[in-house]
Order: sequence, then C-alpha cells, then structure tokens
Amino acid sequence: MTQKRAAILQILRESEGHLPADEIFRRAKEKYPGIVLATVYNTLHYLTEEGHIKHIRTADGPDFYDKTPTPHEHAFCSSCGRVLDVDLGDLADEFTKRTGVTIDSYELILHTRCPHCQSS
Amino acid sequence: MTQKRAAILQILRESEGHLPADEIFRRAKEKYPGIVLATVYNTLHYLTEEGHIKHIRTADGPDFYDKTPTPHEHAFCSSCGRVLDVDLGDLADEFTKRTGVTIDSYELILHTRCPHCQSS
DNA sequence: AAATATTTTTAGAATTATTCTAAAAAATTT
DNA sequence: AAATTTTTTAGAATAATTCTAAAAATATTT
Repeated sequence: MTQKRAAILQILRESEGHLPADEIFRRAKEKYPGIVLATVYNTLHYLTEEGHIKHIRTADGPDFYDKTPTPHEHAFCSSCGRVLDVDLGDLADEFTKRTGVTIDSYELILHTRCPHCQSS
Repeated sequence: MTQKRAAILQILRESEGHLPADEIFRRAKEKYPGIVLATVYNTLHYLTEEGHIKHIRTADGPDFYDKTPTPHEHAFCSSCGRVLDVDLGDLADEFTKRTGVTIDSYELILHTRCPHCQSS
C-alpha cells in the first residue's frame, strides 16, 4: 500500500465514518496539495476491492465511502443529512422466501429523521 | 393531459413494464419524430407526480419508469437485465422495530438470477 | 547500482444521465 | 380574438465518475 493510499484510508478511519469522494479529496489535499481527484477515486476503488472500506450508493447525491467494511445498512436523515449505521443482518434468504424469487443480494437505502433532529 | 403526455403514458402501459428514459424517447419518436428528450423527462416527472407511473432508481445505470405505480419492489437479473416485480409489502415498521431507528421510508434494489436465466 | 518492468499518479478529456434556461409554440381562459 | 398559462423545444449546463495516455514513482531483476 502506497503512502497516498494509506493516507486516504486514514482520512476515512479518522472521519465520522461516511464521506463522499470530493470531501475525501479536500481532506487529502491538506496532506498532499498536488493530489488529483482521479487518484482519490482510483484509491477508493482499490480500498474497496481489498475490503478495507465499503462503497455505498445514495438515493440521489454522490456515493459515500464507509470506513466500516462489514455488512450493515445506512439510514439517511432527511433533515440534516447524517448517516446512521444500522444492523439488519442479511435479509436475502428472507426476501427469497417471502417473494419466491431467488434474491442473491440487495441494496437497501433507509430514510429516517435522526434522533438529533427528532428532538429539535 | 396533452396528446404527447398521453402517448408517453401509453408507451409505458403497452411496454413490458419498465423502461429507461432513452428507450421511451426512442419509442416516442416513432409517433412524434420531432419530440425532444427534455419533453420526455418533463412528462415522466409529470406522470410520476400525478401517480400514473413510478420512478425507479437502479444500482448503477439510468433510472427506469414503471407502468405500475402501486408499491412493489424490483429484482434485477444479473445475467439478462430483466426486471421482475416482486411484492414484499411495506417493511418500514419492521425495520424500525429491528433497528430501533425510525425508518420513514426506504429504497430496496434486489439482485436475482431470473427463472429464465437459471434454467439455461 | 543500473536497467527493466510494474504500478501508481497525473492531467485533462470524455461520458452519461439528467436538469436547467429562455424562447417558441400550443392550449386554455377570459 | 386577446390575454394568460402551460407545454415543448433547443441547446447549454451540471455533477459525478470514468477513461486514456503520459509521466512519475516504486519494485524487481540483472
């Protein structure tokens, strides 16, 4: 793993947990002012491939990269945009049983009003 | 509802069920050769707004428009690309209970190998 | 260590799907 | 028919990401 790749992984690990590519780029430039967006994307693909991080798609906006690579779902707060990690286990078998169609995998995007926003 | 809008709705209704905007555009041009892509998008928004059709996002590719506006999920076949309609009911309450986070709504994309592809 | 090969990074263009803007055309209301 | 509103057109703009080819950095072999 090269210095730059390690630095990008560290940025994610030291983050709140979920960042879009452009924010990672912004933070990476603090350490490597000459770094280019393509390198960030390349690195994020590499880190995903290696299982260090997780690539998550959102309903509309840009994708996020998640420092936690183990299986879990994401609940996006509709008022503040926060992303909550939630655990639902693997539902593929359950979906297969309930629908009669063999579900190999799935992508689930949850919408919530986060506790923080609910109490305000 | 204008002629063009009705025609686009009819295209969807006479279709297999799920079409991306560019395919709807292609078919619309058979009847209205001068029609423009912006009109198709505008119309699809309008029809969605009015509840005549449903707008569905996919994992990577372009969005699809669905002739069936009532709630149901979609299973995308990983080999042939077919889209199957499947019914799982509304899982929001169940997700809320299981996670402890209030889930207001969700988007679920299912991946399958469709019966057609499994048997070949 | 020098030479060679491989991998990573850069620079910037290309792509894809969609939205936006302003003018023109069509439809509706007065 | 005139005025108003809505729809459609034409084409530019946008946003996120990918692609391509060259340059730079790193690793491997001699």
